Amino acid sequence: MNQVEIFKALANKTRLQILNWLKEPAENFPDQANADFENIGVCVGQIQIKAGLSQSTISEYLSILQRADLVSATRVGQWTYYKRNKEGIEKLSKIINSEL
Amino acid sequence: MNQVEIFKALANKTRLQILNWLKEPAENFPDQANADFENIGVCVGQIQIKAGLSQSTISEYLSILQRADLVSATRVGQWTYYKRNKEGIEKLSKIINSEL
DNA sequence: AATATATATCGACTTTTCCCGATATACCAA
DNA sequence: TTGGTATATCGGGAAAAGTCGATATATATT
Repeated sequence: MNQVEIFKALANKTRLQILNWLKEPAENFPDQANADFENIGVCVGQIQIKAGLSQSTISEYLSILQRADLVSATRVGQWTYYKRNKEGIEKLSKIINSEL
Repeated sequence: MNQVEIFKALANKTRLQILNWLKEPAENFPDQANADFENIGVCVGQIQIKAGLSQSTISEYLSILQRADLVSATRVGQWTYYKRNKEGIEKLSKIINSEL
């Protein structure tokens, strides 16, 4: 994934918020709180409700974040759970410290 | 300056390159090398030549970077010199480490 | 004052992004 | 297999960004 695509993914208020919410999923998505919730992530519907945009928009935003390696997805049954991708975010941090 | 504007400023190949060039001005702009060059920065014309886009585009790009606090400008005679803004970049680094 | 040079701003056109509703797909349950 | 729910994809209209050439402004030189 190239650097410009990463920054484009971050250049949107809602997508930044989602990433920020996923940093503390238990606090930000109390409705979905359950056992392996921290491991698996948060499902699209919960994120959509919180963001207040349409389902299609949020689905697309999540895939933009995923293509930028900022989140990862796991399908379980009819749900897709998204969570923060620590590695991708660390890589971004390194880009900023070494190239900017 | 809000976070989205910072990431928008970075969401462009040429602007990322400029920032990267300004990290090592002596290497990247040998034509302008002179005494206080490291302190004052690089003038618009040099950046424009290296980027290969029009003068107006580069002038605008530099002001986008400046509004995002990623570079700072100094006018000296008819030249405007731009340089990396260390503080702004550090602030960005902190945002990534604390909020993403 | 007239001219030259560097940069900034303006107006326009093209491409990309934002965001939606509609529809398709995948999975589940009866 | 029929219907229900979650998510993804598609098509499109509006807004923003990319980029240019033309022009304006600021400064320097003669």
